[in-house]
Amino acid sequence: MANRSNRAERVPAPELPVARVCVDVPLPHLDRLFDYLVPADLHETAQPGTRVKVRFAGQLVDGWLIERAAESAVPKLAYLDRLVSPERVLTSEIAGLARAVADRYAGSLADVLRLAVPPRHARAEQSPPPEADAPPETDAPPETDAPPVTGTGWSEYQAGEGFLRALRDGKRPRAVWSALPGEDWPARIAEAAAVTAAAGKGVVAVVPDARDLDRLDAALTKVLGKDRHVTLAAGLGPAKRYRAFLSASRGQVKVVAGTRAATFAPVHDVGLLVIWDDGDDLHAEPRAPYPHAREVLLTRAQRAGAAALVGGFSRTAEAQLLLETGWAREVAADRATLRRRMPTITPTGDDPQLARDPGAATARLPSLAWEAARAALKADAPVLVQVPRRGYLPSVSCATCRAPARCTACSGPLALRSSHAVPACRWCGRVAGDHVCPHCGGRGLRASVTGARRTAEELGRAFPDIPVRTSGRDEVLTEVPATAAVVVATPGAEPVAEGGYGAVVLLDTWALLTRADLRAGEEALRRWMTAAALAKSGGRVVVVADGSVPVVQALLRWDPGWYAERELSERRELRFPPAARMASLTGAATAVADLLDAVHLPPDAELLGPVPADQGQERYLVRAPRAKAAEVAAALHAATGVRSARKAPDPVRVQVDATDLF
DNA sequence: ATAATAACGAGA
DNA sequence: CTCGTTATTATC
Repeated sequence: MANRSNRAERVPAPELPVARVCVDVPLPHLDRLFDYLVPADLHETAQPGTRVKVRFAGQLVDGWLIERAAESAVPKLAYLDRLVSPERVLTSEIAGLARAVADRYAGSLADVLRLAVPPRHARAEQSPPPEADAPPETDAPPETDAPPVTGTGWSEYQAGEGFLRALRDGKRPRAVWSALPGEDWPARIAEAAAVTAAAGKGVVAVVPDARDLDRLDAALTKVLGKDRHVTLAAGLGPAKRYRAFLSASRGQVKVVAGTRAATFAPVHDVGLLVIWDDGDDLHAEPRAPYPHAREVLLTRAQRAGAAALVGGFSRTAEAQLLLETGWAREVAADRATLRRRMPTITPTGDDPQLARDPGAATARLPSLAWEAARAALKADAPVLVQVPRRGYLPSVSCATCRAPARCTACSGPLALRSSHAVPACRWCGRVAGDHVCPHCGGRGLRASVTGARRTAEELGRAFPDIPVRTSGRDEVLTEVPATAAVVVATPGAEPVAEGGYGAVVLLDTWALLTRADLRAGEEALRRWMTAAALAKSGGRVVVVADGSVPVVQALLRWDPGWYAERELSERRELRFPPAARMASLTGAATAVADLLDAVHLPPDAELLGPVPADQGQERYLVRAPRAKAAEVAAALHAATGVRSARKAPDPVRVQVDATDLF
């Protein structure tokens, strides 16, 4: 009752009585701010960045108070129902970033905010973490020795020290970093973070998974001590995660390391944004609107005027584009340094007969690989064997030169839907009757077959006294000791070996190379380099593949830049991402047709499709030049809004930069 | 979900 | 032409 009478007596706040609120509803046509009155008793606490509850269309919904305003164009405003908490979880920087990310991905602000801010945990808000007693950020930074800018691991790289110097001087260098084989990359990131923090600026560093995060956390602890950074990942659990988030939003720590969602960490006065291994598909958010951590990070760096570091052993076409447009500079070692640090990498000719015939029970390991493994084990060093996971789509390549077969109409990849079907384009659906290879003129096609992992077991049997350990989907090893052992791992699950592996063997390479995926080559190289980088200096790497294939060449020469350059120029020619922007529209055939009916695409946007998708659905692709990317995203978002306002029953999934395009 | 509003149709 | 009822649509 008291509550109710209070309500009747509510008066607007004396200043800036209007709260502009993002309501947490998923409908795209409601993706704008709504005005509410701030009652006088919430004047002090209902600040921008807080969570609120508002009555919206008759029901109570959560919302984000984005800004306070003096007046509103709407004549009759409702009051905020209540303030969930005075905690300001959104900084204005992150609110703006979230809006920009939503726009880029044809999504809604509310969807992005749900990704950017972890769920509230009231206990975590009330019981401040121990470091809450630490001096507020207005105080001078603690008296520590300035972190070194010269004589670090960065000295091995051309422009490496320059990068650190620029960070120290509070500038905003932007770099694409090609890490040397064997590089202790967490240490390098920690050094860059320390220099930035010493200059009084914030740092956010994102890595693909929890294992990498543990390594980075350890490196940061070594350089910064225990209390000057936090880790932020969904795997921490709700309380710890929210607590870590709060210590960033409250300005208690300036350095945050985390997995993809940490890209949005509300670190104050951010000066450096780092992403490690941006080609790893874990950086792609699986929830709408499916933003990629690298794109979020680059957007943030651009908007906040922060430095950016995009690092990895290998290099994505997207990173190459940053270099070629002049947005970022290359940080890489010269050839002499590289030669000194590289393991010996040798190809063995691939024997397709071996992989193709499942009846070949005695799959022999190529003798080179066998010898390299034996030598390493004899020296009591572990051996890493990388085998790809099964289950890739059967794609089609030229029987003669093995170049991926492409559609003559739209350059999309050809693939088989069932084993005896005629190959068809995965983009436009056109059936490829008589294919002629543009590279060698060959007319034959072959379906690639995923190789058996039996080879790895064979390897184990070949060394009966040596323990064989596996690391993969079910059980992932983090580290193995520096003793003789055969470690069989799938890509991404390779444990680090203390002191490095004596030998690394890369098996069944064709399974990776002939995947029905735009990024097959780039991804294969990334996985090989990531594994090969774990070899000890002077160690051996054997890749079971034909050394004349460009991707294999890039590995042998350890030249990710050369391959990325090639890859990007090819994608330019074929108008593939990132040279062009692509969006996929997936849903029931009638729903997709309905959306296409409502959308106003710019004239130079192309529509490809339809092709059948999972569960009887249909898919179109929209392709547009990069200059028109924003326009296309806006048009798609508007069209989904028209549909949701009409209460159209079947949803259409709109995915800008879908990673599984093909 | 629900409240305001437009649209509609029957009876005066 | 008005009143009461039902679709429509916007949602502060």
